[in-house]
Amino acid sequence: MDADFSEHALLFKALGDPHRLAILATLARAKGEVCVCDFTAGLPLEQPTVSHHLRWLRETDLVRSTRKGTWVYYRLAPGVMSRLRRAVNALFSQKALAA
Amino acid sequence: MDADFSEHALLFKALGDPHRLAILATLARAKGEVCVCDFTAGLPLEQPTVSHHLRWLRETDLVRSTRKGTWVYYRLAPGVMSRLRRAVNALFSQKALAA
DNA sequence: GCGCTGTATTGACATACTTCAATGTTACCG
DNA sequence: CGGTAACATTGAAGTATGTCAATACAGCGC
Repeated sequence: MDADFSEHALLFKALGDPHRLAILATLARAKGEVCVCDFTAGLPLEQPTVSHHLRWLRETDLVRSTRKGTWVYYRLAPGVMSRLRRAVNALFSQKALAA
Repeated sequence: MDADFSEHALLFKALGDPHRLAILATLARAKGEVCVCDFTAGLPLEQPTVSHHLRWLRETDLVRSTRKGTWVYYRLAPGVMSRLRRAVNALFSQKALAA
């Protein structure tokens, strides 16, 4: 049962904060790019905290960012949805016992 | 964007540990009940730590337990899989902006 | 009842996470 | 350049999490 779930755990951990979920949901709904300023405006958090969460999401490759002049725009990383689905499926369909 | 994702976040947080994922995967694979002793045997953790993780999963209603004499058996809670799928879908298909 | 086995809970400790204020960095505009 | 605006990073504080040793609890067998 010692199959290595560290990768999946990191992914789920990234989803384990309501504000990060709100960011992801906003990006999904926007179907495009969203400015950081929109997040800082829409969340009850200071700008550095928002930046911190965005970094989490970037480092899990759940989002990508692009600088356009002074502004930075975020969007969902490609394949995020299927990546999540696969993670969930892995839980319930694969071998769970040690090698 | 202030839709409340606290519930979903708690769910994902419960999945945010590799050992808890291993427990869930084992339960899924077992298609039935698994004794706590199997977890303590299969995981590189002391018994109290295993018990701690099982409590997490119980309190998120991801698993259910039954006592049979001295032993306690765990199984997946009904509908766990669809519950997870719904949580993922909620992220990508619902409104994310404030009420 | 006594002792033993299997689980759960408590207490303690180290690490990680969330958050903010302060400070850096990057890019635009006179 | 100098100043300002948008983000990022750093530092610090409080809380949560993961882990184990010690202890408590529950049910069995004698």
